[in-house]
Amino acid sequence: MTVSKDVSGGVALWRRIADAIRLDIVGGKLASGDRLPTEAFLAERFSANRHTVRRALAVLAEEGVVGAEQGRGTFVRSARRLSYPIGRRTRFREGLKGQAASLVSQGLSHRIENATAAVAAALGLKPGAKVVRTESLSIADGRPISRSTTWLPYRLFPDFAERIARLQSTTAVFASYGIADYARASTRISARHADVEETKLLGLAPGAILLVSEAVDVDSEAIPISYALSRFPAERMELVV
Amino acid sequence: MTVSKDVSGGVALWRRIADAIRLDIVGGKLASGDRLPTEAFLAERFSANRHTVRRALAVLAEEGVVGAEQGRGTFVRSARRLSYPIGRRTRFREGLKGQAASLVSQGLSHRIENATAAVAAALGLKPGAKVVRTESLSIADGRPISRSTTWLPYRLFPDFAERIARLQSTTAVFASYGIADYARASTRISARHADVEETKLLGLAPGAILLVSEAVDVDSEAIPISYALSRFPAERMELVV
DNA sequence: TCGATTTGTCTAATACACTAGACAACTAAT
DNA sequence: ATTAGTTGTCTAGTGTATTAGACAAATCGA
Repeated sequence: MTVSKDVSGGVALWRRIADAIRLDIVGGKLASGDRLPTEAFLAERFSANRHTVRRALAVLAEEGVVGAEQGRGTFVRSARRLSYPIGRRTRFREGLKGQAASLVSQGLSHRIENATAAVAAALGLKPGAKVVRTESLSIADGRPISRSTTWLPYRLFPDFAERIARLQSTTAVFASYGIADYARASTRISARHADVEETKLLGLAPGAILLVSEAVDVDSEAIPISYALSRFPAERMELVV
Repeated sequence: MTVSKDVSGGVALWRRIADAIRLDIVGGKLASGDRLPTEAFLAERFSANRHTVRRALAVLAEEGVVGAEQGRGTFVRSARRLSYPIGRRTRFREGLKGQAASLVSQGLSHRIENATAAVAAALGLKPGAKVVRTESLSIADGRPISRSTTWLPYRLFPDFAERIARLQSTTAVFASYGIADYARASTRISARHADVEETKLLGLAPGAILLVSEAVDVDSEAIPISYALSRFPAERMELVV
């Protein structure tokens, strides 16, 4: 049973159009305040019906990316992507400094569990070793920009949960444990669609694309101290190496 | 059953299911030869009808990722993602060595054009300066893994097109110009859906996700020598920093 | 061989995606 | 005030996505 000549690939046309227009905006081809081409023109450009284009624009309007004004046109309202610099010395809050007025990190949950094979391998522990797992959400200027799961060796950071709640910054918590400096050992980057939970927490349209980074940080003696699995909405963030 | 809000986000359920299963496979949760859960189980897990799950599996079968066998089950056929290491010294062919038996680069087209603002900025040229632009496709073990557009200063590499056709490797061409070493100055990583042309060239299901990297390489004196815009199918490649 | 399990095929009903055309409401320039 | 151009709304028809149920065909172990 072949999947005949399905040109849509399971992604609705209105969504592909919305993605394409959003890409022009967050990628900088269209600046804030610019007028978009008319609905008729866009319909032509995407070989679609005007109604289909209108649906795409309605989605973008809901996101706050564009706004339509009857009789005048549709205009770009916001907003470029944030750039998160990744290197040997990667610091989340520091890296985004200056790009957003406010940056809030929310702890969602903390618990102690036994390391799975993957987590153990990343942290250089034996499978089953006790680890602290924290789930968190970061919000820049009111827009969620990352959803992270972090694992740390329980032996080194038994009360990580309490400290991160108090200090907010991971760097500050490490410092409170006497780790003055730490470095990024490896970052693995992939991309996929958001699942239902991520969609809700990050305030995305279902089916949005996430950049996924798996990062291992090590202390000054190259001992792994954290393994983080972070998901960034591709429409709001880009990673710069 | 009234559908209160659009929960699909314009991405069909069968596609989201296919993406989720593929993710388990290319991400390593399911190894080659493993049996997948039964269709009935997957239908339960994704809160979908068995027919919908079957459509997802049909797509994956067409991609060669799984194969169904009547009466027995559905089995994983291939293959983990390739990892492309990115760092100060980034070499495409070298980075993938050992991960694929064959790695072929196809030149699609070459031409000389005037630099756009973005290209000029990346290469440190004046807008409108002459640049060589090459379009290429890389194929590992018969599967396309990247679609790249590269711009180089015409002044430095007037006959880049001929040399890359002969030497295949970018590193080798640079060497032929007397550039013994070069380094990665910056890499910008984002993600988006593939467009129609990319879908065809890369042999993807329409609506597939691409990892997009914008990279600038510089010579030993920090002079930009190339600006490359590469698109990698997220289901076949991951980037490791 | 039998029975349980699993994939393959068929029919049918409902909701959504997309197209098509027409006209209203609003804006800006002439 | 008129007109051309733009977004907003309405009706309607066709194809796809998804659900539902039933049964056939193949596999495997008891």
